[in-house]
Order: sequence, then C-alpha cells, then structure tokens
Amino acid sequence: MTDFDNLIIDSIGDLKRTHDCGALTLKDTGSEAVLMGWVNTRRDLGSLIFIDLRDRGGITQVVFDPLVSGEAHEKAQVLRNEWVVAVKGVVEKRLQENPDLSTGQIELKVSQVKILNRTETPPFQVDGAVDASETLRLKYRYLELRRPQVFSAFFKRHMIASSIRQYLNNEGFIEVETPFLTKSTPEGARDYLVPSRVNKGMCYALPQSPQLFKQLLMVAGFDRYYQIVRCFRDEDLRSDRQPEFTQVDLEMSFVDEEGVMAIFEGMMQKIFREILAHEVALPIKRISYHEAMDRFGTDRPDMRFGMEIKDVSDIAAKSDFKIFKGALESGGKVKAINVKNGGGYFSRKKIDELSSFVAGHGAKGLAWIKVTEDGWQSSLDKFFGPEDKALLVSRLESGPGDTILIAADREKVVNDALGALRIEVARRLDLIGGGYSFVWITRFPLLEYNETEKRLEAVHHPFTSPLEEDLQYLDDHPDKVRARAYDLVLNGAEIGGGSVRIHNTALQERIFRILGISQEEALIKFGFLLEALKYGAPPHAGMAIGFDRLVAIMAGVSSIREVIAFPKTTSATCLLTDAPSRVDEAQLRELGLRPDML
RNA sequence: GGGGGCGUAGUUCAGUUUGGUUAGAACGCCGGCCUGUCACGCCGGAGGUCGCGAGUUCGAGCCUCGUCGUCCCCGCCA
Repeated sequence: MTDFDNLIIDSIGDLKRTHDCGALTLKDTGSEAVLMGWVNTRRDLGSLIFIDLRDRGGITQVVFDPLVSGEAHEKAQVLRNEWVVAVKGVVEKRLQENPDLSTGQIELKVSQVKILNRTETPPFQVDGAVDASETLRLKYRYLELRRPQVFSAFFKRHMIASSIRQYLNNEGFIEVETPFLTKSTPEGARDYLVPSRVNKGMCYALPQSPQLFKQLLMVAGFDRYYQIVRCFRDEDLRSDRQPEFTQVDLEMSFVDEEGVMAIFEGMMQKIFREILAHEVALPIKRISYHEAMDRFGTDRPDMRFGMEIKDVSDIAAKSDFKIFKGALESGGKVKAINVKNGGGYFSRKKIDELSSFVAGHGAKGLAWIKVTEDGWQSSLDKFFGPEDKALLVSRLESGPGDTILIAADREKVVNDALGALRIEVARRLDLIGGGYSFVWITRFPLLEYNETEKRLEAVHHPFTSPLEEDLQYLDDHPDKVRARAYDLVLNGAEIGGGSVRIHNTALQERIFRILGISQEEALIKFGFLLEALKYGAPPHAGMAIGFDRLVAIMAGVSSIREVIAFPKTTSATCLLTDAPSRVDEAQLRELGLRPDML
C-alpha cells in the first residue's frame, strides 16, 4: 500500500504554467516549459520513468531521468494514474516519435516535479479502452468529462453557441433574459411547479419555453430578440429528451415565415461551415406536412435515403385479400414500401421480428412480397391478378431481388407503422448514409382532435396564426385549417419549429374559444397576452431550435445526454447529486405544504 | 401507465441453456525487477452480500415470484 497519510502534497509555489499539454512542438526544442495536469499513463522502466501528462489541451510525454534530476526521479516513483502534477523541464526532440500524439515529436525532460494532488483508485479508468456503464459514468460524471473525447463534444457545443451568438448579433438580434419563475399554462407539456413561500398555496411554473415573453418583447418594440435558454418539461424522458434542455429561441417583428426561415438557414450554413466544414446548400428544401406524411409517414422524415411509402389502396381494392378489403371498406388505406435487394435479408424470422415491430406502432400485421424473376414469392400471390401484380410492382419501382412490405389499417396507423418500419429497415440494412439532410416541413394542421380529452387542441401552440385562405373553415371544419407553422428537420430529428403568431386580439380570442378555453379561463391564464395584443402589437413570427439535439447530431453522438454536462437518468434523477431528494419538514411547512403529502 | 434488454471482483465481461467440490478472464489495484517506453515488459499478490427480498430444492450466480436501479421503445412531450 502506498503510504498516503505521510505523502507530502506540494504547493504550486511560484511555478507558472507556460503551455497546455497539446501546445509544445519541435519549435520549442531547447526551451524550458512548465506543464500541469493529470497522469494519463505511467511507464516505469526502473531507472527511467515516462509519464503521459494530460490536460484539456492534449497529452505530452514527460521523462524522469536520474541523470537530469535524481530528486525528481525519486519523487516520480510514487506517481499513479490521475494524480495531479506540475513539471518543469526542457523540451527535447524525441529519440523515437509517436505518430499517435499531436505532441509526439517532443518530450519534456523533467528537472523539477511537484505533486499537486493524489487520487483514490478511480471507479473506472479515465484512459480506459472499455467503457464503464452509464450508471457509473453519470455518478462520477466529472471523471468522465475528464476524457478528451468527451470534453471535445463540450468544446464543440461551446463553439456552436458562440457562433450562433455572433451570427444573431450581426443580424441585429439582442439577447434578453426572461423569467424562470413564471406562470403555469394549461396547454402543452406538464409544468414543473415551484411553491411560493411568500404567497402560500400558490405556485410558479418553470417555463416550457419563453413563448409568451418573447411575444411581449415584440409588442415592446424590441424587434429582434434571441436567447439561448433553458426550458423545462415534466414529461417522460428519451434519449433525445431531458426534463431541462436548451433552446435557441428567437422572435422577429414585421416579418413573415420567410423572414424567420431565412435567418435559420443562414445560421445553419454558418455553424456547419465553421464547426464541421460542411457546406449546407441553400435554400433548404421544403415539403408540406401532408406530403411528408404521404411519402414518409412522419412529419420528421429522414431524407438521406429513399424507400418512400406508396399508396396502393386502389390496387389492393381489386384483390381478393380479405384483410386489405376490410381495411379499405372501413375507410382505411393500404400502403407499401419497397426494400431494394431486400430478398436476402428477409428470412421468416426477420419478417416475424418486423411484424412485432410494427405491432408496437399499432399495425395488426405486415404483408410481404418477395419479387423474383419468376413472379411473387408471397402469401398474397393467389389474391392478385397478373395485371394488378405488374401494376403494384411498377408503382413501387420494384424489381427481382426486392421485397415489398405492406400494411393495411386506418391511415394514421399505416403511416405510423410504415414510417417507423422504413427507419428500422434502413438501420438494419445500413442504408442510412452519412451527411446532413435538412428539410423544412410547412403547412401543419392548426388543430387536432384529442381523443382522450374529447376536444380540439393546437398542434403547435395556441398562438399560431392560421393560413389566411383557411380562415373560412375555422368554425365548420376546424380540422381543415392549416397553420403558418414550420419545423426544421435534420436527419430525421425535429430540431426546431416556429410559426407566424397571432397579433390580433379578436382572432386570438376566437382560437381560444375553438380550443374550448372559456373566455373566463383565457382571461385568467393568458389575460396579459390578450391585453398586450390590444396595445399596438406588430406582426411577428419566431422559432426555437433544440440546441442539445442539434449539438448531438453535429457531435455525432446518439443521445443528448452526451452533450449535457450533468444530465438526468430516464427516471429524471441525477445520479451524481442524488436529486430529487427529500427535504426537511421545516422547509415544507415554510412553503405551506404538509409533510404527510409527500 | 405499458413492452423489452441489462444487473457476477474496483471496471468490462464469461459462467445461467442442462442447479452440484474452492465462481473465472482481461484491465485496474498492491509488492518486486527493469535506462527509451508509449496499451512498456517480466515475476508475485490481494480483491466477490453473484442488485435486494422471499420461495422451490438435500443443494441456487443458474429455476419461480416480487422488488429496486439503469438503458431502449410505445403512450406522453402545445
């Protein structure tokens, strides 16, 4: 055992760090340098000790040679991985270069070493070849963040934020902070509530987004606002959803959707160019919500690959296949995707797996056709005549070796199932190439009927302006009304969305009425907005992007937890701090809460 | 709220199919040797409530039930 208790920890003294561990090069040969950092690895050859010293800038090999300094060499014998040291010495060209290190041409011959801190044996190896479990990595998050490749994602995040601020500042936007302790709103996600001590029995809500405040800033004449801001939603988590997350939020006056979309296109082009040296081709293509649903079964299509969904209801109607006919007779659809050269992949077992996959999305089954030189290999073979077979194959642009997958059900279910299946199959067959595929989704429906609540809801949010040409349907066919809303989709992930807002009190009140929000309730919940709209509200529009999602895609990681310094688990706890936790009864009483309720 | 995966030395895993003597490996850790290593090498050593709790059994890491944690997905997320 190392005698930790008697080990002397040095003070930093008058040593000043001259470089970081990635900075020294051949040009520095012969000069003296002082480095400080963590022991990444140690190679003790007896009378010669090598240490790879690491800080956030990189790794430099330092050498302890008794011929240079016996004292330093003696001291270096106790060093272990992750100890914190300062070393002073002369930069020398290496006898043998290490091409794996950016500093691999040089090393530091140590004349003086200070042990600044030691470490307990870490729960996992910071410089480990194998990864520890995420549970452990989150509990000791500060150790994981010490890893160079993890740090690099956060550096990238910083650079992207910095680039966005620079861009928006140049475009005439000003950053304004809006309250975190604010008012609960009835629409949308579940709120995080904060009980008020001064006003017992009452609660603030943490904002789901600064939506209403930024609209008020437009009424105030701020003209162009932005904020890189934390938002809070008390909903279940996913790999791309955390209870607190960051938005790049902005709002503009005297513009329509074109003005907002142009700003974001410019922003994407700039950050992809500066951070990834990737050129985003402008303008970003646009498709309507309906087109997205028809072609991809989702409002966030991944357009890096084809395999689009085709409606084959008309052909299926002529077949004798009961399941198809049944679905069509009850108003449903029959749709299909064609998997190019899928024949080799789709064994009985794989098809069964995919059938249960679509079952998870509500579909009752999955029909399949293997197209061969000699015709169909399929249980559907006998239900279709030769002409209809040819028609179906040509509709799907299918050919020998391909496999056609078909679903029949209500249109929503078919779209859901095939939309998800399209992604699943592409993943399994590795059809999703690299690169970045942006698309705008426009003309969303304004309203949607919520089966559970038995009432109409805003698809986007209740402040979204309807398309003027659709206003005529507002009372009689509210489902036909389209919104002046737009989503930005990147590689199949919704990274942002926005809309032209309602700036007219009468229309806003009318929308609330259609949403079943009584005049009284609207006044209580949104009275301040309705009032503000009366005092010269300019036309305005805005948008917000999910910054964590954007950074995750740009950093090439699969979960936003990788780009959040201290993220929460899927049960919304923090393994590092152990939040949330019980609080003293006295604290609860002070808030007017009864301890027995918790 | 529902479905699925995982839980065994400090860490990552094997062992669970077919219950059976003392639960293994690699990395890490500790000690020794080594002057050009860079995943250094060589020799030796320590280290386990098999997530937790019940049950079945002569006997459970392995079978059953429950429970907790974590991850993925559906619902949910204007």
